[in-house]
Amino acid sequence: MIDYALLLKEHQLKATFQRMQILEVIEKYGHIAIEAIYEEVSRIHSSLSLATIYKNIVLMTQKGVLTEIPIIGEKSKYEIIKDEHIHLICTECGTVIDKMLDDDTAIDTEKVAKTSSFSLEHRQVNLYGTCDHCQS
Amino acid sequence: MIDYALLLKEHQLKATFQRMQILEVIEKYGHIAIEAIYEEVSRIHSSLSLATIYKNIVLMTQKGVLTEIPIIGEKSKYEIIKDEHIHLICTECGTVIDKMLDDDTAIDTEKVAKTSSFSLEHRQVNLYGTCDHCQS
DNA sequence: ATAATTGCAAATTTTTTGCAGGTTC
DNA sequence: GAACCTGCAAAAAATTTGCAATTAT
Repeated sequence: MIDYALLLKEHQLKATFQRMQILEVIEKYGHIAIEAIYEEVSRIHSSLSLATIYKNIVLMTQKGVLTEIPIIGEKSKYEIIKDEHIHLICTECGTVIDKMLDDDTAIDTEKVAKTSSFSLEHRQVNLYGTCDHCQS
Repeated sequence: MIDYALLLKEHQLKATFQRMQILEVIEKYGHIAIEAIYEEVSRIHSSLSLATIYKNIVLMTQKGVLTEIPIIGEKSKYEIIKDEHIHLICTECGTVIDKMLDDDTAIDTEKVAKTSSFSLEHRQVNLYGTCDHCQS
C-alpha cells in the first residue's frame, strides 16, 4: 500500500481528501483516464468535482507524482510514477499492462540518443497489440 | 516527392484537392498537430475548413495513410506512414526527430511481447529530452 | 493565521455532426 | 450518375478559469 499523504508531501503538495481519493483510484486501476477517475471517485464521494480532478491531475503531473500515458486513438491515461517500464496496450479492451525491463529485454535507447546528440530525459515505450485475454 | 494522389488511391480514398494540401503540409513539417495544419493550409488556400481537416485526419488515420503520435503534455501530431522508426521529442522546442533503427540500436520489444503472450502489432517509442539545437 | 485548495458556474477550447451543394471517378 | 467530399453553422465534448467558501499545515 502506498502512503498517499507522504507521497503528496514529498512533492510539496497538501494531503487533501480529494487528492487521496484520486490517487487511490489511480492506484486501484493502474492506468486510468480522467473521465473514468471521475466516475469511480463519484461513486464513493459524490461531491468531488470534475474541475478539481482536472486541476489535480495537472498539478500532480507537474510535481512528478503522476505521469501521463498518451495513447493512440484514446484519451491519455495517468499512472503513479514508478520505476521505468514499458506499456503493453491492448487495442481490443484498452487494458494497459506494465512490463519492467530486465537485462534480457533491455532497450538500448541511450545509444540511439547518443548518436543524435540528444540529451535523453524520459523514455516512453508503448507496444500496441492484443492481450492474452482478448486473443481467445 | 510523394505522389499523394497515388497514396490516397492505394488506400481507397479519393484524391481531393483538400487532402493533397493536408498531406503536403504534413510532409513538409514531418510531424504536425491539427491546429498547425489548419494555420499552414489556410495561408495557401484560405477556404479549407477546420472540420474538413478533422474529418480527413480521422479518415486517413483509419485507412492507414497517417499515424498519430500522441505526446506527453501536448496535442497529438500526425505523420505520413513510413518505415518503423522512433521519435526524439524535444521538450524545449517541440521538434520531433525521426530515428530509423539499425542493428546496432535495435529494440528488442518482440521478446518483451513474447514473454507476455502479447500479440504485437505496433510499436511506439518516444524519447523525450533536449535536442542538439536547444542544448546551446 | 496563512496560504493553498475546493466546488460551482461560466468561459474557452477542441472535436464532432448534419446537411445542402459540389467534386471525383 | 453514384458515391463520396466539402464547408458551414451548430452541437457536443473536453478542459480551463475566477471567485467565494473551506481546509491543511
